[in-house]
Amino acid sequence: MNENRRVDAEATREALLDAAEAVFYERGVARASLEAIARRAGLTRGALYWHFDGKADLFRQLLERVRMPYEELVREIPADQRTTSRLDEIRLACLQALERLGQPRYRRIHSILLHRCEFFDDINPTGLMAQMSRQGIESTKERFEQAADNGELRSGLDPETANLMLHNLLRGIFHGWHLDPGAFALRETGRKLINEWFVLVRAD
Amino acid sequence: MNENRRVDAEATREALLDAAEAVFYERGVARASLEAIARRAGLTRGALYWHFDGKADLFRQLLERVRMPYEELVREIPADQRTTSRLDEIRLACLQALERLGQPRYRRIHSILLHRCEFFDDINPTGLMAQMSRQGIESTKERFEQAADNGELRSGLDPETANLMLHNLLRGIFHGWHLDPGAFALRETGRKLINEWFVLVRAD
DNA sequence: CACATAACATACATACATGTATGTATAATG
DNA sequence: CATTATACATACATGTATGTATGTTATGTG
Repeated sequence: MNENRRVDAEATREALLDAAEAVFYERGVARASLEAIARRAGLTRGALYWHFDGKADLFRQLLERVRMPYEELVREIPADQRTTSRLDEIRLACLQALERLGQPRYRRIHSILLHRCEFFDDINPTGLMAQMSRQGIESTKERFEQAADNGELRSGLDPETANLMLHNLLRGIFHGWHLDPGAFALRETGRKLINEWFVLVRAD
Repeated sequence: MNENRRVDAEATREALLDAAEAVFYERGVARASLEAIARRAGLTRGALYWHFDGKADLFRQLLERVRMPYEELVREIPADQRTTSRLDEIRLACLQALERLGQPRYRRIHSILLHRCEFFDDINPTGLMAQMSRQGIESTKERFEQAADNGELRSGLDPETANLMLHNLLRGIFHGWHLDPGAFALRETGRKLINEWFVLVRAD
């Protein structure tokens, strides 16, 4: 059967991606040599060049592992926390995002994106993050408008501003945590800040 | 006079720092060669190695150019905006910080710190930023406590949480702007978000 | 005026990382 | 059973950055 060889090859491909994640994280993308990555996976650069076109391609494929569209976050909200409030839906989705970002894989790859890579070749991490950011802001925009229509938002606060403020607060929390993961408890402090913010913007 | 030679040497040192700032910004720290930096300054690597110990030393000395302690920000608040409100002092200091961060030199160097360098040798940009962040949070902590004592803070919101939320919001705004400077007007959008946040936390 | 030193430029030796070319074993195929 | 393609390993050729060693020049000094 040809299938056996295919799954073996796929396994080494995954091993190379795991190794790249580890080495990128430890030494930074620029100082990470393909030799070190291959050896970490118990292979040689020959295997790496067989599966990938080079460091840029490897990096690109690594990022495929961390995507999280808003709808997915909403779907993952625990069933016992279902709500009809738009504002609460957004809030719970944010908490869900924090939950995800705390997981090792998300944490490592985002840490690489934030602090362990510069742009190189045709790869522009900043551009990628900007795109992800815009996408996130866009996906909650109409929810905030609905919340405003429902009268859930504090009077005088327009939904556009609220949406922007939330995303920038989230971004700040996320970056702050990555800056000093030891001193900053993402789950607890993050939850608290998010919840308190929603208290502030919710109409009495 | 020996003085002439000293100021000449100091001028080339500055030129090398300017060149480093430009090349780091354009190509990223890792891909920036000392050769390119020296030539950008109209010199050779010989001059660079005369004034600096290498890339790490060069980078370190570049960062000396951007420091902004809280007291300095308060001192720079326009005289016509003097206030006795603690909360307003913090707010105006934040706006002042935004003003500074928008200036080319601050912008370029922070952009290098955020998106154009990985750690290398004994340099740890993340650690440096974490330190600056902690320092900033610490410097406004007691001001928020004073504001709370004055009854300026919305009831139910403790000063510690407010302080953390503000710094994370600021961080998010700052990062968001650096992520996409074109789509995000630091001065206007930043001012607006900060001002709106202070409206939210201020007691009625 | 000899000369010593500051402030550079030039030259060289070394070290890697990359990309590619070539070798090889194993499994599928006809 | 011969063959062929897959999935790697090995070997090599090249480019490039770095650190240092060695010139070179002008300026100040005794």
